[in-house]
Amino acid sequence: MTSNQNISMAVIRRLPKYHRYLRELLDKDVKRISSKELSEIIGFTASQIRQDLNNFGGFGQQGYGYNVEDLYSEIGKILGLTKTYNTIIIGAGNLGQALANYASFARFGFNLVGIFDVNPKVIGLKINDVEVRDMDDLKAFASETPIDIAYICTSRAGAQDVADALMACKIKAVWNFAPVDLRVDDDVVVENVHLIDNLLTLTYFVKEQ
Amino acid sequence: MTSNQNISMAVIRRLPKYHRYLRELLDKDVKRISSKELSEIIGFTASQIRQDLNNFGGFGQQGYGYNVEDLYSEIGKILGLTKTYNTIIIGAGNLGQALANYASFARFGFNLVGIFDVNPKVIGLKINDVEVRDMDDLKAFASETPIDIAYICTSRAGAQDVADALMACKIKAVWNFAPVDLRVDDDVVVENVHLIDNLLTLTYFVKEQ
DNA sequence: CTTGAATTGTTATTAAATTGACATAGAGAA
DNA sequence: TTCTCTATGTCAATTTAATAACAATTCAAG
Repeated sequence: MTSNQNISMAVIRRLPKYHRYLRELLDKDVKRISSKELSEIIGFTASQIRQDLNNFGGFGQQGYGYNVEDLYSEIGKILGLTKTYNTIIIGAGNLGQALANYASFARFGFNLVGIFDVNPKVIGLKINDVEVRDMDDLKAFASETPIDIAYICTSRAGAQDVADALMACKIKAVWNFAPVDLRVDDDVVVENVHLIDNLLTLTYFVKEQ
Repeated sequence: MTSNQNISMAVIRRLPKYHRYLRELLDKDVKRISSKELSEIIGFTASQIRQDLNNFGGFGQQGYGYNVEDLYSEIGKILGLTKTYNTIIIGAGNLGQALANYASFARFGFNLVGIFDVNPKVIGLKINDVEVRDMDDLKAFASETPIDIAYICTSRAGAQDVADALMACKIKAVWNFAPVDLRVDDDVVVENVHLIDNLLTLTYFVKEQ
């Protein structure tokens, strides 16, 4: 039940994994689970699981364990999954189009409300029922439609300008796929998916073997 | 120059970022850089930079700093970028196709040699000059063509079966985009890109604001 | 050639994260 | 109801990671 502050990043990044595994347990109709059992399937120590969860309040019951449904729901709340999010995609290239078509996001409450690009060749196209608009129209669009999260799917070169444009529209959350670290205001949250960085981590280990 | 073992994951995950920033410096024709200067642009402390680099040997020179070109090259070696990699994509859906078309990988030496799927509708298609083959043909294909890395771009449901098939083909490195933690042999390296997990981390912070 | 400033490599210190330990609440059986 | 056993919540210990400190080395100026 604790509100927020000073939860470590390490803990936060484990939450979606808890959420995912609890979802699987729910699907299998598992009603209760102990930290020890969860430990065995998720791969964290039982101690870590209990400590992680206790950052947010006592969700378990001594002598019993955790109620799967309740815990799933609580972690969902912590992750902000009790509301839906309006999202837009900037950059209708391969990746932007793939994300636009990716159905899983909708299941979690992410509604794609707009796609923007600067390339006249793609402006006007419909992708997953959403029309690709001119990047110049973003400001007007944003003034009419609340936007919670923007996915940046442009090249490295264009990404910072896009970030600046998003800030001008008061968009406070960015999911960045461009291989660059964006400079943003303090009140803007950025989550990076640096694919190349990730791939190079893989080759590091390939080389080691 | 040290060979390998017990470098911490935290250090390894920073290496691609060093590589990326050094590349930018190279492009700007910067010849030398001190840990302090690098610290200012990359956002790690100078102390951390020096300690990170020293895990792999002394690349700098006291009183001078680091030679950008040399350091870039050394980190490239550490990351295994001195060779090229044959890659395949499993799953020619939106994401698989986007990755197939993504040019940046080629620049780093990743050569796409095959795409596989089980869906007859996509088998036979050509994506970025590579034909989509039947998943059943993987074994035969792998016996003819050495494959270094496989990108799993299937649904969650299919991913583990794919991983098993890859292991049967002696493929030792997997870049997994399916939202599941794969069970693999000890000699197989897996790097996950769990997009949903990443997105939920973002909503956590959106909620906090 | 000498000196002073700069900057590394490396050790020491501090901070953070993980793991372990255990008292205690509650479940479940008799 | 009472007793036993389980499993949490939490504090302590340990391990790991990050930062700071500094001696040693090199550059570059005079």
